[in-house]
Order: sequence, then structure tokens, then C-alpha cells
Amino acid sequence: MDPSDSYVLERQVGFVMRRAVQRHIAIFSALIPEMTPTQFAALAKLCELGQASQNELGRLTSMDVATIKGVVDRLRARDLISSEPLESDRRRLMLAPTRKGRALYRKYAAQAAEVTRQTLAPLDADEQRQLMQLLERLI
Amino acid sequence: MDPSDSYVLERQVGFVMRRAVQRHIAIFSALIPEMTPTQFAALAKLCELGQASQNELGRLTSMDVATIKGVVDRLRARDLISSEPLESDRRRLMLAPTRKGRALYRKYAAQAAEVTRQTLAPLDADEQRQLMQLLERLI
DNA sequence: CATATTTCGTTTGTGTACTAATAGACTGTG
DNA sequence: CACAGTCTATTAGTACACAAACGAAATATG
Repeated sequence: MDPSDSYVLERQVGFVMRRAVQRHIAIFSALIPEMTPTQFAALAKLCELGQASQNELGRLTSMDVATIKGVVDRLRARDLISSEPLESDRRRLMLAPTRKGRALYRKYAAQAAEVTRQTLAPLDADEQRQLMQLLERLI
Repeated sequence: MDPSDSYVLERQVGFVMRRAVQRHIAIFSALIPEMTPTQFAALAKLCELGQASQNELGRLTSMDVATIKGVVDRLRARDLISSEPLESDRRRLMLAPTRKGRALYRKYAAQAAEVTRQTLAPLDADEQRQLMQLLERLI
């Protein structure tokens, strides 16, 4: 049997999702050139929480330990978050947004919501809700 | 205004898509440990076409010129594809799957389709079709 | 109390993915 | 023919993303 009977690249979810993510990232970096989507996600979650350990922040933003470390390093290098070892558990590194980090978050929070709007713009309101619900059920 | 009124990480398409892609990649690498999704996409498209230039293959698999180069390098290093400068246009690098590459593609084509099935498994047939159509309209 | 297990952060290595810059080769137009 | 613009591939640099392995610290269990 011709393998192409069972496999057509363009019909695979992975391929379609990869392309959709590419478009989303392009929109994001046009609207928020100062940061990557991942960096913004980490900063936003940390602003929402006030503070969190690195590990915790990674879990809440769905980032691997190695990934969150890199993201935290870059945010800290830009003085957007601060880190301090925890007294009561010296394995843990408590993170908190700096004043500068909170300001940047406030500056871009509306823009970040706009990124979602533009990404979903080809769909009407009903379809947007459907897509989000279907995607959430894939996780 | 509290920024969290307009921005909630978990409600952003980018975040939800990133998580869905993470799950998809986990399923892929469980079923096809020998190759990454990107490498399989390139190999599959090349098997479908018979041959293509590096640039052309990149366009057809939605990979940047720098990205497709790395993918091609790794496939060539494993002797899954061959490359040769084109006589009639010495800028172009013609690629073709090797016998080994075609064999590997045949071996995994059905598995790759199974990856899509497992990724979409939480949805019924109708919802699967809906999701694919909605995602395609985002591109 | 002692030790087995778990947790947290780090490091290394591999593989996308993009930008920007460069060089070489082709094409079209004056 | 000349040369401006375009196309192709490469390189360098930055940033996720995951696996695997490690040490240090905390916790659980006997």
C-alpha cells in the first residue's frame, strides 16, 4: 500500500498546530517586541502570584525545569524579576517581579490580550470559543 | 485597572496551543522514537515528491531556511536523504530520499497517522474535523 | 536515629525556530 | 554587455524545549 494513503503531512494535527503557533508567534513579536511569549507568560504568572519558587513557576507555566531556568535567567538579567534563596528551605529559589517587571507587565497586558484577538481574528466569536474548548480538551 | 481583568494566561490561545503541542510531541516521540516530528515531516514530504531543492522542501514543510538546513544536515548525517548540487542552477541543492530513508518512511507512515489519532483521541470524529478546520483557518 | 526517597535547582547535550548578515549564482532590463 | 535585483544556501547568534544526570537539601520510614 502507498504510505500516502494513510499519511498526508498537511492533514496531521502536529503540522497544522505547528503552523498556527508560527503565525501566533509572529503576531506576538510584532505587538510585543521586547519579550518572547514564554518570557511574558512567566512574568505575567509571577505578577499574578506575587511570588513563587522557580520550580512552582515552571509548573504553572508548563515549562520544563531546564526551560524555566533559562527563562528566569534572562528575565533576571534584565532586572524584571528578583530571586532569593528561601530561608526555610535552602533548595528553593523564591522569585518575585521587580518594580520594573511589574511596570512592563502592566504596559503589555492589554497588548498580550490583543495578540490572542488578532490570532483568532479569522474566526467569529462562536468559533473562537469552540476552538479554545477543543484545544483545552487535547491537554 | 487590574491587568488580570484583560489578561489571564490560561485563556490565551498561545498558551493553550503550546500545551497541546507539548502533548502531541510526547505522543510522537513515544510512537516514533527514531525521529523528531520535524525530521519526519521533511522526510515524508521528500518521499512524496521524489526530489526537491532544500529551499523548496523548506517552503513545503513550513520551515525557515535556517531551520530546514539543520534538519537536512541531520537527516543526511543519518543517510536518510542525499544531496547534490544541481547542474543547471548551481545555487540549488537537490535532495532525494535514500533507499534507507524511504524504508524508514514506509516503516513509520502508519505510526505517524496513529500519532494524530492518539492526539485527537479526547475528541469524537465530528469534533476532530471541527478542530482541524478551525486550526487551518488560523493559518 | 539512620537511611531511603523525593524535591529543587543546575548542567550538558540535542533539536527546533527565528533574525540578520553574507556570498555566490541567476535573471531582467537598460 | 553591464549591473541591479532576486534567489539559494550558509553562518552566527538568541531563545525555547526536552532528556538525563548530578549534588544538595528536605522528608518519610523503619
